[in-house]
Amino acid sequence: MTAKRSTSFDVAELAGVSRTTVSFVLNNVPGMSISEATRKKVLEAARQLNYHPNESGRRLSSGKSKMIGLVLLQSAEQVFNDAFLLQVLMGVETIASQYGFHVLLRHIKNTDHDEYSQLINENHVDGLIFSGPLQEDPNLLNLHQRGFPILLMGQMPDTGIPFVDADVERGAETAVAHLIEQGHTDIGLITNAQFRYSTAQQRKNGYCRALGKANIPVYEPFIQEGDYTPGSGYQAMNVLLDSPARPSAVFVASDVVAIGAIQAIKQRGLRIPQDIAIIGFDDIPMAAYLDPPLSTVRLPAYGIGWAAGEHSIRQIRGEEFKSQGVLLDTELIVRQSTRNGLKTQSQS
Amino acid sequence: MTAKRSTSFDVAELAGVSRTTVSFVLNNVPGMSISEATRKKVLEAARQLNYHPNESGRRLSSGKSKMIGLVLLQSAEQVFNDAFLLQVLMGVETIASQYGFHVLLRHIKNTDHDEYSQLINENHVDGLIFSGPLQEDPNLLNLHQRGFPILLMGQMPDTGIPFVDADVERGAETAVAHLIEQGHTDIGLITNAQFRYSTAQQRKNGYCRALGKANIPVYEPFIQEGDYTPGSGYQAMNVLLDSPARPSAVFVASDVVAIGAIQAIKQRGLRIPQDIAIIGFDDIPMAAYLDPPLSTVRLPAYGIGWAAGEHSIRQIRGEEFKSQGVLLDTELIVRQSTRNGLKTQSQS
DNA sequence: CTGAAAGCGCTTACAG
DNA sequence: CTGAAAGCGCTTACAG
Repeated sequence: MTAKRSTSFDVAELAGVSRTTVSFVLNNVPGMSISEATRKKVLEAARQLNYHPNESGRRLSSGKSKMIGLVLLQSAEQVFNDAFLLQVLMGVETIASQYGFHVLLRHIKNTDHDEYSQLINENHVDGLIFSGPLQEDPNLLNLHQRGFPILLMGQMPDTGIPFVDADVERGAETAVAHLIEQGHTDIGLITNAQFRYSTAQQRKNGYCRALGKANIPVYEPFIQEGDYTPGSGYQAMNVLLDSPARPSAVFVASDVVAIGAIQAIKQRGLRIPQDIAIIGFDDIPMAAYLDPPLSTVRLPAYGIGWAAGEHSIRQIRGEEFKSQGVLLDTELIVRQSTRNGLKTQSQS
Repeated sequence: MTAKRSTSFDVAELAGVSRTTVSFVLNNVPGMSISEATRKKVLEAARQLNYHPNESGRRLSSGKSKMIGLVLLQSAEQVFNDAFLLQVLMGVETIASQYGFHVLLRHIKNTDHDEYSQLINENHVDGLIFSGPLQEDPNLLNLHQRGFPILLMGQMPDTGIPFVDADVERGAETAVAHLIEQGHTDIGLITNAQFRYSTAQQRKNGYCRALGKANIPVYEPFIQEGDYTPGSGYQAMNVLLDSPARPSAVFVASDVVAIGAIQAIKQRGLRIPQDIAIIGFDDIPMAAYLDPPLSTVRLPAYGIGWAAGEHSIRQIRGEEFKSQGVLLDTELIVRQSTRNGLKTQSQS
């Protein structure tokens, strides 16, 4: 790129001071009282030379990379269907850049290979944030135990690894409580994912808790498994519709899965919410435009990213945490798919 | 982190060779014929010490960062509604990591500040990829003219800046041609964005070209502006529905905008596609689950990311391009919203 | 209030 | 086939 870029040496020379002073001035090193005159000279020289400290040099001498690695563990397919991930990313990026950190994005297809340790060992990043389905992963645990700053979006119970998550269980409880308020007692559940994922388990817990508080017994046949896809919602809903005791309302723990469920209901000529009320989970951007507009529970995606970024940086700085994890609140969004008595949109 | 991490010096010592040799072996420097015995010794020592070359040192001495900056220029709101961005990101990340590059993600809210030059000047990245609405941006042009490797996803006409994009104009043409094939001649257009964005202009060009080839004159009142949102589609469609000469089919150049348009149509009790056929653009994941399932044009999001990553790396390596830009093909996806004669889903 | 000097961990001509 | 040495551009004790 054209002329050689200027270094702190050039600045020092032009300003007639030492590189030490240049560094002190430009980094605003506290405690170093530099005379106003010198400071001015340095600043002016830097401006004049269009000086930008070379980050590589800085990194090498400081030992810090000022870089957070954001590792996506979900499959390509999951990523593509994850409307929130982008918001999460933006949340992380925004807070990181405020703290002068950069975000390194990494999608990992194959957990075996332990690619994240690489990022650390090579001093690429100062800390790591993980997003995705968190299974038993010895590498992760190992990193944590070696004292490396890692943070989960989501949770790995009993590992002690710090996390940031939405309070999904409470969100699910709120959703089901809303159905109960509307007068429903026969309430089905279609999960967002297989039960081996804690994220599905949490939603079920919330479902059960809401029923419990209302003294409604849990009826196992009303509980069906989804797997992130509309197709799975379609199937699961058909099972519920075919069962002898049909629920009058269903909590589908993922809006995307709910889309399939809605299709199944419509195909039978049933009306939502009159015949079956549906509440989803996530509040994907499209939820408001489904037919009928879908009641759901909004996840604070951006907030999760933000909080994750902030906590990761705190970890990196060695700050102590009072608690192991952070749970962010969800928000109940009531639309036409559960609001009995309200007119749904006119149909063609 | 526990014990001090080992350096190339440690490896050299343990292997009984010089650091030079260690570097040669570990980097597989071509042309340096190292004896098999020495190579073995070095490799073994490295393994034994769990040696990972410190990237910071490497960067400083080599002057390369092995990092591509991916700069998002769209507003936060746009990002949130952009179902493709994530796929694009994954495309970039995938190809980058194959070439040993890392991806630095950066969301820029304020183009004035020229934050990208910073990324370059500080030697943070070797090259930059830009995504988002590309307006006149002197900073961008300046970077290009200074010879820095930058690449656009999308196009800035007449700047000579290399780009990767979908062949949107042809995609739009295909969509409208499809409507014409279905027997329509009164065909409306609702754009994805304001006309000052080249992306909207391109879609209109395709629309006009398809009409032209079929000898259908362009009727200006049939052309309405959208602005990325369903709300704008709702409004624009209402204008079309209120106009004396109502189109029998509308090309809505964004699925998201089409969602609003569909709502407007349904509210009037009109049927899709019997009364009005609709074709969208983008093929968002939800398009297949709209009611009726939406015909649309699929953008190769992942492919764009991939191609952008690859070209950026080539630029960085100083390879010459035969052509200034790459245009990737779109794909016509026909569903029920345009297929006359096919039954739409049963309605509640 | 400021500077000379060492050091961060690599790579890479240059010698031999 | 391999090594001694310089250099990348910073930061940061240590002196004064």
